Amino acid sequence: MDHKWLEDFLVLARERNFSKAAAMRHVTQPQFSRRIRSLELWSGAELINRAGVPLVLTPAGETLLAAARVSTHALGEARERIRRLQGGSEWTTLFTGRTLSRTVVPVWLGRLRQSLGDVQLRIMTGSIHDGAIALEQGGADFLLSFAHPRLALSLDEQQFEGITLGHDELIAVSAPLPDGQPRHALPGTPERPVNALGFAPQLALAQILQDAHTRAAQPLHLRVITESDFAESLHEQALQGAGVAWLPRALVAEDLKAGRLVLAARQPEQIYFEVRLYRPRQLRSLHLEKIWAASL
Amino acid sequence: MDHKWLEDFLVLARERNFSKAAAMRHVTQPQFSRRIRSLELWSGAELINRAGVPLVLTPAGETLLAAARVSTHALGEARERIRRLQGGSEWTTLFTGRTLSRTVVPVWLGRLRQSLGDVQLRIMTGSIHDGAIALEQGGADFLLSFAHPRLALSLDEQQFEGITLGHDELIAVSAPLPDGQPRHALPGTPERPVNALGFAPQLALAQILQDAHTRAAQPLHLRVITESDFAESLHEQALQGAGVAWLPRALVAEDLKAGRLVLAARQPEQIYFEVRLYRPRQLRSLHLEKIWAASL
DNA sequence: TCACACCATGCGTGAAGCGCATCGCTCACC
DNA sequence: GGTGAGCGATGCGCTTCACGCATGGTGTGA
Repeated sequence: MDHKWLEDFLVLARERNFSKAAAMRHVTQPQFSRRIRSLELWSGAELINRAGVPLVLTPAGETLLAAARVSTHALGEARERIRRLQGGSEWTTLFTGRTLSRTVVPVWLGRLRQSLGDVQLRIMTGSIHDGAIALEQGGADFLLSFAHPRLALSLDEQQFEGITLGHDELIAVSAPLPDGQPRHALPGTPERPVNALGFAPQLALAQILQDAHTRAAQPLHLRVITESDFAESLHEQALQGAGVAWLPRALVAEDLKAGRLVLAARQPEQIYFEVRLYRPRQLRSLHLEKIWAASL
Repeated sequence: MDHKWLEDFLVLARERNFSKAAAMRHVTQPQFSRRIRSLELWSGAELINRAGVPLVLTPAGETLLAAARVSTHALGEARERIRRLQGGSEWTTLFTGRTLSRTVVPVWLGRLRQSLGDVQLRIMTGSIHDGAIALEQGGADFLLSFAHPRLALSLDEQQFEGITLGHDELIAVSAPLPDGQPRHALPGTPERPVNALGFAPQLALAQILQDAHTRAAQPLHLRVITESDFAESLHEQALQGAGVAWLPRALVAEDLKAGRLVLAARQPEQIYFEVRLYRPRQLRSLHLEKIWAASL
């Protein structure tokens, strides 16, 4: 019996809707449905009467609901206390993506250390969904992620708050030819598409970029020759002249200045995005409050 | 987080010995070790100080121990109550093996129905380890299994009791030749080994048989041509003359009488085993008491 | 010093969880 | 009454990870 199932069940009991609950738990509806099914199998009874709308808990479901609350609360409490036991050294955990960990995090951390002195930070990287789960379950104190209308970061507004730490834009860059013109120039033609270096679709940047492309004024003709789940590797390949890559300006500012990279389009698009820091609204510790205040 | 981990941790906290606790939880020591490790990773702290002997819980471990007790108790209680909710119809769950479900169970059930009238029985089949877990966790009311010194059925004597329902023996049988002699006659020779139909090693019968072979007076020369985890399929193949099979007498008594099978050895070995019924000592319901009393 | 008890780790295998695509059912609205 | 939209269940292929086995490393007692 996975404890996840109980948390799923708690959400479902509140929402009384599989699809909504599934979204809140960051899984697909089919998988959520199967988890509830597993829980029913484990408990040996049908927990939910799916006939009516909205659906309703069976007596067995009510019984388990009470126990699930007790169990989840006890474990959450214990974990919190253990965190505090361990946290005597005031370690702070930040969940973020790999690109941000290279660009925004050092800047943010520099500001923090300037105002707060020594801050012990543990950085965890992973997908935006992993980050949401870590934040929800107390596995991380802060979540730093890209923010964009296209990105559905399904954090409960009631429980979590976010501030914008900064913003940037994705710009299409390419290595230059000897004459300074881009070696790979946008927009390309159907006959001669431009070699492109793309983000793996699970990345937040990929979704932002995808959105921009569908809204683009002029159509682009691309041939994606590399796809990577790590922006740095695309950066490296762009430097070597492999193709055009859309990268955060902060990541390539130096290279643009030095002429190692140039803009790949005459009229560059604005692919604006923000970087936001999230935290639970519930007060956790004075130390975390200080960090938050210093970030504002 | 798997709830199993918490139960593991409870046992470990009591036993203060990984190997012993692992045996009690019916897993290997390495896997048990990894489960505790997973729990430590989840809780974010070292739970156990492995340095000393016997090992000792860390403060974090003590914290989690209390929560694990609460959580496990709440869920166990809820499951029990759900069982009773469902159990209004007085369903009884029996865990057993597939072979026993074909041989002993019908007889036992016949006796029960003679003395108690209608008994609603849900039969679950699986390995002996699965059965032990089901019995321990309340997933089954009774466990019916083979009993033999070689079989380590690690049920806690304090919590569970067993009675012998019957006994039987494994006998080596073969389809006959037209003259009535066994088509596959034991013991065979090194040059001409006897075709044998064997049990898959995870089966209880395989272990009993293995034990008997190592103690055998005369060495056997076998060539295992089929291995199955289902005795019935070996039975079927024996009937078709594929080889010699060691099967419970109850399963082949009819065939022996009708001459469809004959004994494969001149001096058949006695491979005796018992069939035992186990239950939790704790009183569960009057209905289950009646069934137990009627089985004695 | 050796041997044993005990927990950790590497490895190959098989089961289970996962997302995607799709189906079947119910209910509301035209 | 037909039609479409919302909602939960199911089939499928893939990947991950939990498992047992074999072995390694360390501390304790003879």
